[in-house]
Formats: sequence, structure tokens, C-alpha cells
Amino acid sequence: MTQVRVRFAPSPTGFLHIGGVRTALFNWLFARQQHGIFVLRIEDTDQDRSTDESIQAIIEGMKWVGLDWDEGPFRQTERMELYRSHAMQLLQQGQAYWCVCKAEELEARRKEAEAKGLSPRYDGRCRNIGITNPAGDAALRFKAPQEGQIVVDDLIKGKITFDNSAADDLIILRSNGYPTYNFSVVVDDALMNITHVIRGDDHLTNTPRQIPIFQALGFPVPQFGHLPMILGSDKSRLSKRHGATSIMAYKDMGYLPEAMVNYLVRLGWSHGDQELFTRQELIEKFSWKNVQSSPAVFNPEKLLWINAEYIKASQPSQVAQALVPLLEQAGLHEQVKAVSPEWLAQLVVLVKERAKTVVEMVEWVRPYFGESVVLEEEAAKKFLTPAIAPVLDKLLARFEALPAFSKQVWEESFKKFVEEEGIKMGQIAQPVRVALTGRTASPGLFEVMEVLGRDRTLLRLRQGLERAKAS
RNA sequence: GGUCCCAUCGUCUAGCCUGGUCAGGACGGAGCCCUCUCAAGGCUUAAACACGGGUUCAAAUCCCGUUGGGACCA
Repeated sequence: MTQVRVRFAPSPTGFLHIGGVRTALFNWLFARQQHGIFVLRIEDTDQDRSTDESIQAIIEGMKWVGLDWDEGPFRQTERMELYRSHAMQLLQQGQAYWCVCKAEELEARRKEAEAKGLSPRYDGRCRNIGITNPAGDAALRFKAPQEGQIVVDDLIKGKITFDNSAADDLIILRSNGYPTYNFSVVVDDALMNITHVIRGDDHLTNTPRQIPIFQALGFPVPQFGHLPMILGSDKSRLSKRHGATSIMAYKDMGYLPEAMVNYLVRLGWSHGDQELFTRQELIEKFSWKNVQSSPAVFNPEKLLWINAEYIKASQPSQVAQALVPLLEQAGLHEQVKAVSPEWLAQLVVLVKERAKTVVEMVEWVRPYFGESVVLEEEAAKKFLTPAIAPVLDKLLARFEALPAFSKQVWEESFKKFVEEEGIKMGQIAQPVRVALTGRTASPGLFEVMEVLGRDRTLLRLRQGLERAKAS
């Protein structure tokens, strides 16, 4: 068996789109499962729209989601000679011919054909004239087969039959010497020994145009697999109108790369009822058979849920790593520097089941930096009242009598206190919570105390007490 | 316009190949429980086979057609 070789071939005309990531992901999973090769190829023949920043964006995005490639990145602009020489080969073999029809003429004839209800294809005017040395502008056209059928046995969609009578003699080399898309892909896929061409199904109808070119060039025809598109909520092709489409935008919004991968692969692929997969599981369980042939609507809510699942299940230290840059962005640069990675991980554990994104986590985690805490005015007004001051005072005295912090001991002491005072847990919990965190919603009180430590817990309780007396 | 693809809860999907299940799961929604708040968690619930014909004892599943989406060719 020959080794599997697949490729991801984006054009660098903007950021890396999540649809592109999904296509890359399916290629990558298949390559890893088959112990094959994953090639990254940049399709930058459209020089007006291609930029180096976009190439960087593609690389950055691929790295973030952990899709590593084995060969490349290759750039088509560095391979122009290959396209030209293979085009010339076809010319010499009589499988391509010069066409001197002007663009305007073609347009006019196309319109005419359409008006007559014919298909708007090239009429083959130059096909048999045998122009050898075109004087002015000339494009090279491929002599497409005129009869018979092409059957594509698609990995995802199954057998698809195309009638050659509808095939067009497409241009392979423009009059400016640049190859056209359909030609350069074929040359690249052939020369790179790609065995499985996995791409978006917007390329499905290009396939019967490309197969004869492989054959004319004398290369084996690869297998094809066409992935359905990702749609927005209104079932139109996913675009900015539906929200962020750049993969890196999701990083900035606090999504974990593994969560993105898990969500994207489930968009169109399934393994029974399983929703969450480790990367290793994906590699093992992936199969074309279970790839959906119909398009899928991108659902941000489910992505959010998966992200929350990953935040809960990931190594706290790993989440902490993703959290740090966002904390710094939020102006906590100094505070972050002052604490240990272990304490940050502990902090993550404290809030991880409340935050659905790392960005949300920043807000949850804010009160635990610094000595005192900023009290939310409304919370303080409601819970730190003169009425509660005596109770707080007594509780404080009790805690102060405890030499060191122990979650278990402090919790017991607290509960005993509540009992002895004849009050309800709920009556005192909220004032304490507000004193410690400044807010009415927080993790469990004793977990909070543990993260704060004895000194800060006592300090904040004291400050809370002052505030309660003063109001 | 031509060619091709697609069609199960609002959404992602299982089931389709090899007809027989109360059409299953998940997100989201609703309700209940747990509870020091907020979450998380647990339980319950509403919600779908696009339509029409066939084939068959029996069709989401096989066949034909219709409709509706989409892609490509410019």
C-alpha cells in the first residue's frame, strides 16, 4: 500500500477561516490515522489578493489548533515554472491548444448562446485551427474529452457521474502566462503525490474538469472527498455577518484550541452518541463513512458548551497558561507577576466550573488579586448592614483565634458558629461573601478563603465589618 | 440558464447500506431536586423523518417524482 498523502491548500487572502480549519482538520486526522503525510500548500497564484500577512495568519492559526504539517508550506508562486512546463507538455502532446479569442468576444458569444438557451461554454473555435506561434495575446486551452462520462467515487458523497458532453475546454494558462486555478492544483497535487484530495464541496464540480488533466499529464488520479460547507444561522454560507469566522478571533474570545477542534470535527462527523473526544480518540475513531454529506449550521452555543467542558476537564495549569495573557490584557500585569503558577492553577480550579470561556474567567478571578477587594456598591449596601455587624464581629473573633488556615477546621468552626447563634447559614453567608469577594456571587465560601489564605481572609472580613458599621 | 450536491427535533447528529426500536443522544428551552450565592451536577419534559406516489404484511430506511436549499460555470 502506498503511503497516504493529503494536503491543505488555503489561499492567503485574509485570516484563517474556521471552515478552512475544519477542512485542514479532516485532512490532518486522516493523515495521522493512516500514518501518512500532511502537506501545507499556499495557493497564492492570485497575486492581487494574496498577502504575506495572510500566510502568517494561516501558519499562526494552524499552530494554535495544533495541526502540524509534515511538508511545506509550499507556495505556488515559487512553482510557476512547473505549471508552464507541464502546460507546454500538454501542448506538445496535442492535448492543449492556443486560443486567441478575445475576452470580449467570448463574453458576447456566451451571452448569445445563453439567449438561445444553450449552455454558456466555450464554442471550440480555436480547437482545431492548430495555431502554433500565436502572434499576440493567447491563452492555452485544455482539450477536454467531448464524450463519455467521468465517474467520481467520492469518499463522502459516493459515486457521482458527470457527462463529458457538458465539459468545457478550459483555459490552463492565461495570456499573461499565469496558470489557472484548475490547472495549478492538478499539477501540484500530482507532483506532490497527493493520494486523497479532501476539500470543500464548493470544488465538487471542478473535479470532472481536473481528472482529465491528471490523465493527460500521465499521473494517477487521486481519490476525492468533498466536505459539505459550514453555514450560518440563516443557512447561508458562513460569513462575518454570523459573527467571528477567524480562528484566532476565538482564541481572543477565550476559547481553548482543543475545544475548537472538538466542536469543528463534530460539525459534520459523528461517532455514535459521543460528544467529547481526546485528540487521540479522534485520530483512532475518525472515518469518512461517518462524515455527513449535508451542510451544517455553525452553532455558537454548542461551541460554548464544549469550551466550558474543556475548561472543566483540562489540566488547571494549562488553563492558567491561557488565562495569563488575558489577565495581563485586563491590566493585572503586576498582580500576575507577583503570584506563583501553582496559585494560579488553584485559582483556575476555584472558578473553572463557572466560566465558559477564559475571558469570562478573567472576571471571575479578579477579586482574588490584591490585599483588599473593591466592594460592589449595591452588594455592600444590601448585605454589609449595621444589623449584621455584631455577628460579623463575633465570627471574626472566632476566626482570629484559629492559628492557621485549614479549610476543614474553618468550615466546621463557621457551621458551629451559625448553629450557636441560632441563625441561618444564608443570613451570614452573603455578608461574608461580599466582604471577601466584593460580590454576591462567588465560589463556595471556604474555597474562597482557602485561595485567599488566612491573612487576607481576616483582613477582608475586618474591612467588611468596618463597612457594615459605617453604613 | 446548464451541470452537480443536499434534505431526521430550533441546531449538531444516531438510525438508512443489510426495511420491523415508544425515531436515540447532545446543545439550547421549560420544570423539579441539590444548595451559603452563582455555577456545576442529577432527574423530568416539549420538540423532527420536506411533500407526493409506488414496492412490501411492514418504509425515516428501497424506487420514482415534486418542492425547497446550496455549489460551480461565467
